[in-house]
Amino acid sequence: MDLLQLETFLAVAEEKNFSRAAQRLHRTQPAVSQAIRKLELSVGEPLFDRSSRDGHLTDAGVTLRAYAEKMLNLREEARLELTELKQLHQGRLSIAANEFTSLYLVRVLGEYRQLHPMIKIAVQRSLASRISQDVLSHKVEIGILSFQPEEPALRSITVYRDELVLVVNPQHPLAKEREVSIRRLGAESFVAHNVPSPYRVNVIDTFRRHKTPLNMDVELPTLESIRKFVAGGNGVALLPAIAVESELASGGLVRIKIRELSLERKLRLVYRKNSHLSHAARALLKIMERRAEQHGGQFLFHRNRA
Amino acid sequence: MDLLQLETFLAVAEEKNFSRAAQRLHRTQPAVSQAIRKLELSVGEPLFDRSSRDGHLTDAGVTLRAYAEKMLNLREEARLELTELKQLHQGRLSIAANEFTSLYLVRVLGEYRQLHPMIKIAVQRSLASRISQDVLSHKVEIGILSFQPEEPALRSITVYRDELVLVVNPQHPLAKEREVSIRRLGAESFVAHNVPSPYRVNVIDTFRRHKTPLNMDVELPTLESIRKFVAGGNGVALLPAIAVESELASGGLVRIKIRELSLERKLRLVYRKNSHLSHAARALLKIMERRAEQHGGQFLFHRNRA
DNA sequence: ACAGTTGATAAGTTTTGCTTATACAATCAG
DNA sequence: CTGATTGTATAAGCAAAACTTATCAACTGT
Repeated sequence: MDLLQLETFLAVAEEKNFSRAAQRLHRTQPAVSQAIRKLELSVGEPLFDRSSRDGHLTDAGVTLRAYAEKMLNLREEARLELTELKQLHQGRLSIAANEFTSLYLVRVLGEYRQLHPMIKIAVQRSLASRISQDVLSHKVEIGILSFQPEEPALRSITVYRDELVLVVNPQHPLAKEREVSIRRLGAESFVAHNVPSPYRVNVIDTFRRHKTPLNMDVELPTLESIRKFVAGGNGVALLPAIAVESELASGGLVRIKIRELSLERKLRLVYRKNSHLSHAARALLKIMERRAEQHGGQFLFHRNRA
Repeated sequence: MDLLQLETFLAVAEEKNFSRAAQRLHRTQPAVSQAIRKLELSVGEPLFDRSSRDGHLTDAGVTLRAYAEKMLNLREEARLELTELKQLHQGRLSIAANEFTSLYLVRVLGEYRQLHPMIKIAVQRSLASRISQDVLSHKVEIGILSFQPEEPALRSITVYRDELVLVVNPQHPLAKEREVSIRRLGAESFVAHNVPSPYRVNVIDTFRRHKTPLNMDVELPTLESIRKFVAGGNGVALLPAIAVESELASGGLVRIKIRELSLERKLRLVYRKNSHLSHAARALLKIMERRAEQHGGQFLFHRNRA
């Protein structure tokens, strides 16, 4: 009893005629006869009353018809839902991001929502150090990281270039300068984020090479708190440009270039190697790609083998 | 997308492992791989996440699983209901009978109900002349007739032997006789049924051969009215033995043998030629057969070609 | 009784799906 | 990092299923 047989059976039941059913199914009449016979064999009794040729169903036929209709309807529904899924009328996008990378993400997600309003979006707030694991364990489909993941089972695509910038309060002595040397920063008090990151290591290294002390006097847990703290006139901070855009624009913070240090930061979309990205995820990538092009991202969207 | 593929798909989804699923389905692993691949091809996208080997479903896989389960459950239900139907736990028995033949039928149906309480019985009260048509037009599955139907598309089985008997009121002059000649009956007033029947023709013929007048002075429409009329002392009547059994037993009527006339009456179960009888109908036949044996029905249960 | 319609059957071919054998990918232990 | 192990994909061959054409048989209506 498979769906092809049931389809044939229903066609005959509806047409009340084997030959017409055959036409409708684009098959020959013997094919239909055989299919019905097989079905009757598997059911164990006749489905059609062969006496009168008007295609009357037996009790068994009536019973089976009800089920056959339900099953075939379900198949249609399934097909419909699956194509809708392909066409992004439904689906789920689950992403892990940390505090910094989610700043980038929210920009993109606005556009995404507008293009695909039926897709459910779940952004999992996580720590940079845990995002790789979240992706590997299928907790989320993709992650946004600011560094290349080490796990060999992951693949990443660079989707955005940002940089860490030095910011100070407008009243800060440095605020008058356009550019400053690392040496000069030895006197400053840095407000730092208290979660480990490759950039932090990088900065520490650079200062050491320049034989300049790096005074990380204050460690704060969130981006928001660091911004507020520095805007309040307390020390200086290295923050992702994207995180201080509005403060720089409004003059709440001032950005100063460090002569010897360019801390480019690449945001990467991370996903499981070999894992076909869902349509929902591919749609996100497409948007990111377009945005990157518009911002002259000629270095972006290179796939990086882990 | 057929049920075999879906079955395979569900097995893999449950086992989260192609090889184990193969074992469970008593097939080899490549067979399962191919089935899944075909299914994915027809769906248009992967169902399983091939990266992690733990058999995670994609969105499409999750969607399909729900439908696959429903469809396979329906198939199981259908199979169950069909075997129940075969085992007479459900079904319908529709019979057409006339006033006389339904007398026989009700006896049998009592036993039938006890044996198959789940079968719905619908006895269609009809005229003998219309029963054949009722069967041919699928209004009913079987009919009970007291004569052989002429329609070539019908077949009949003799299920009961009855006879027409002459009955009179106990006070009637004939009541003292055991046997009577046709000649003697020329003086009697017959109460007759006013619907045409082969027996009526037969009786008229026999009387004519014996050059005896047949005085059908009263025609009444129902069996009940004839019985009452004769029991009231009005004339004589030829009635099926089965219809006057209780009156003969109680002495309300007396039966008299006609020397030259034996009006055997065969009740026949009539059904459409080539039409497989339903289980419900076959079960009825079985009961009739057993009853006939118990009553020495050695001539019964011969199939008569129409 | 005879043409026309309809379903069944037979024989042959194509398609499908299974099996065995083998390759490839990933994981794990040493 | 290498070899063993586990798990899936692929290839080739074969068996079964299902379709086709050709033909037959049964019933319908004239």
